[in-house]
Amino acid sequence: MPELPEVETVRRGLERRVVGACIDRVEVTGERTVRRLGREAIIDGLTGTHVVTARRRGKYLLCDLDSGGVLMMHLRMSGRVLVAPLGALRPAHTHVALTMSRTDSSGFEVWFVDPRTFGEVVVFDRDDEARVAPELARLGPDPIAEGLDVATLRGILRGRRGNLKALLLNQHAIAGIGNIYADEILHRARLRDDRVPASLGADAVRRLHAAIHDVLTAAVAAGGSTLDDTQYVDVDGATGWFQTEHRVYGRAGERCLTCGRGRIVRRVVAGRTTCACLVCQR
DNA sequence: AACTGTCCCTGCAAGC
DNA sequence: TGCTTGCAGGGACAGT
Repeated sequence: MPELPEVETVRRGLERRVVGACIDRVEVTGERTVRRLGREAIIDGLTGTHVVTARRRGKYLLCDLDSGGVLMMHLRMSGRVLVAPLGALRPAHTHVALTMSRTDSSGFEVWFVDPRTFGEVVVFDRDDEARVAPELARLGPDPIAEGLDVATLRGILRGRRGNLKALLLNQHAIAGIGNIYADEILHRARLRDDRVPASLGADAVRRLHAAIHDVLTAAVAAGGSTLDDTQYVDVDGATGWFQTEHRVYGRAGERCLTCGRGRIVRRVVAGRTTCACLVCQR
């Protein structure tokens, strides 16, 4: 599932392939993907504009346009952004297709493909962000795009009485972590998912801080995780390989790779499938 | 304010 | 073999 590392990999692909190009034509075939504003707003907001930047906030992709507009995309569970040659056969569930061009080369297409249709494509004027996309202002700090220091993390943990995993998944607390990386981070930090955040001591906070940074950085370097049941690929269709580095996610029943003693247990925490080694993680 | 449970949706795998 | 069922999960929202 696209989390921070996967979305960052897509962002880098957009930066490489799409920034500087002009959107000549916009086709919207999936109404649900544009449910927030409707088809006309997407077509009107994008057609004839140049893409100036490719940014990311948590799991949100944001492209500034030379019109003063912003293209916002969220992949949610099954969304993909693909760059393809002009006229290439579009995959099933291609809901938005952009025909783009550069002055110095031939055109190409950008597709938003999303079988489960949880994903979204939104376009708004920069001045309208608070009205059209209020969720952006509610996001917590992004550990990679903005950095997250130990003091800030300590502040986020302070007074929190739920469980630690739910806090890591809470985009209002920290932006970008999803189910896979939450489990990997907690394992690296040697902390149980059901710890009460406010109860973590100084050493545990430092371990958690390092684990957030280390896991996300390594996953970004690996181009994200492509799972058996996911279709996550970057804009060029390449898979990630961080799944080969997973130490707990998807390893239920296996012996722990870290301590060699425990077995990875699988249970539901914060309403999500959770994998952990209860020998390493305390 | 903080936290939990529900819902949206499709593809795939397991079970009968 | 072919059906049904369950599961996967991000985030908004409603309900505590």
